[in-house]
Amino acid sequence: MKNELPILLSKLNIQVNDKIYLKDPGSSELGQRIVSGSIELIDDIGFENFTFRKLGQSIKSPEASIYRYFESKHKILLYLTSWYWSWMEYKLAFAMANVPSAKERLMRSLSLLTSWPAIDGSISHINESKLHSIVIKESSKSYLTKDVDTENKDGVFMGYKQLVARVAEVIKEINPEFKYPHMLISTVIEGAHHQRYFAEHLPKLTDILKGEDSITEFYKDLVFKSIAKNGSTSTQLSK
Amino acid sequence: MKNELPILLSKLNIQVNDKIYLKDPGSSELGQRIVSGSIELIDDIGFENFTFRKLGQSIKSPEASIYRYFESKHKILLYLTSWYWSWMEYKLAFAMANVPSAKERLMRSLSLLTSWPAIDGSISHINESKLHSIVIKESSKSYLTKDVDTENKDGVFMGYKQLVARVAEVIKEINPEFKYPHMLISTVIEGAHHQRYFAEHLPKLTDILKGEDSITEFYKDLVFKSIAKNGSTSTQLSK
DNA sequence: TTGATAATGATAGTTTTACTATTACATTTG
DNA sequence: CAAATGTAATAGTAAAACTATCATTATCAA
Repeated sequence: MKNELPILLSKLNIQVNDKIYLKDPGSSELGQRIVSGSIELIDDIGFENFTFRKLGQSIKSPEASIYRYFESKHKILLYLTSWYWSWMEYKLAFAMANVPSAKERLMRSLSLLTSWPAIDGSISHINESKLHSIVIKESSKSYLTKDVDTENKDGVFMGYKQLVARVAEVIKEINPEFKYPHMLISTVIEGAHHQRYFAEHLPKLTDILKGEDSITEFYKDLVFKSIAKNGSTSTQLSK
Repeated sequence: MKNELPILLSKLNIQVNDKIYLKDPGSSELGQRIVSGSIELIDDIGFENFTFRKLGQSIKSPEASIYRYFESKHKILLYLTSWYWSWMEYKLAFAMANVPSAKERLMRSLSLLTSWPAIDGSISHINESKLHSIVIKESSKSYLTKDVDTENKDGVFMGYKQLVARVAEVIKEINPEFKYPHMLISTVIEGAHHQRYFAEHLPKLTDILKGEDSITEFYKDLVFKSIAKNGSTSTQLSK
């Protein structure tokens, strides 16, 4: 059955690094309203315009209560993206399970990482589709800050790194000599998000063809061509 | 001679869309101090911590005077990135001039787009190296906002789009059948910036090899392999 | 050289956001 | 039932993001 995965997964709850929150938002009803409310609100008005005051109004709880869960709006963004990466890791594990061919596992990984998420029965209090939009538009703001290094030491970006590592391993399995598996995968993940954004807002920066998922096709082709074992193309042309 | 380019170019001044500023900062001494001062300050403390008050203090002019040139700090970021793209377009034009081979022109373009900028005699009041750092860390924040569409209509992102278009043309020249030249080039530009950031702050997301510019090498290889005319690798494996 | 015009400086004020503190009330749980 | 814990309500501060006003200085044409 097609929706066996979400049913299974709805039982387990995604873990997020506890340095991100003051109090686990998964542990109370208010916490969950804060999370689902911020997904709605950020998706609606954008992260720069998102404030705790507005969130409080939209979930009908005082601003101060939100501060008991999250220290700042930046931490909420971290929480959401971190949750997203962990969730992707679960989906990836399922997509790759029992698939013997490494190429096929890579193919499935790339579908997962570059396509718009299939609307499955929706997990817990999180609107997956809106969360995906948020990740596309706002996730880079979670690490393009002055505090990256400290936050990175706290393990806040573990989920993302693990996801990249997992796919990089598959690449290494296909071609052990390939030198840049992590670079390739992070390029694909970030790239796919950017291209989706460009398609909507800055179409001159991309190429959208009707009737197909150009983005997924493009990145699949890109990955398989660049990890192929045949001799390099023409890199020796210029110094 | 190696530094003929900057000498020539120091005579001409880069044009930036006039919707970005209230008063052309290139037209006065204060304007130039605002621009060079913001490059220093943003590079130093990051865009989120950058304020007009701090800028005023650092250039020793009142906050209110800065508002006569730029409506908001976001507009300053737009100005800086826009200036950067125009400047890249000039450099690109020179790098490609009189080079008959399209492959060689592409190779040179990729060097320019993915490498750290060579320290040339420095143009006018702008610290090119610091500007490049800013573009890496902050440029995506210039378009990942709620106002993209309006600003895009005002032509604020023309420079970036033109740059992408110019390189895309070279790709079309090499392989007219290639379907995604813009997607490929914007992936490379954004990707190279991200990878440089990752190398410094989130090394697990990339692969850095000592003694070589892995990033440039990686993207050159990626581009040439993916535009190569040979049959597609294994895209037909899965739906 | 003068006198009008525009650019800048100095100062001050408003609104909004980000965040903190305090107290009271409600709910769970042992 | 009491203690602990969670939530609401209210009030406040500090800084940021602007706006306004007027004095001063430089610019330049008559």
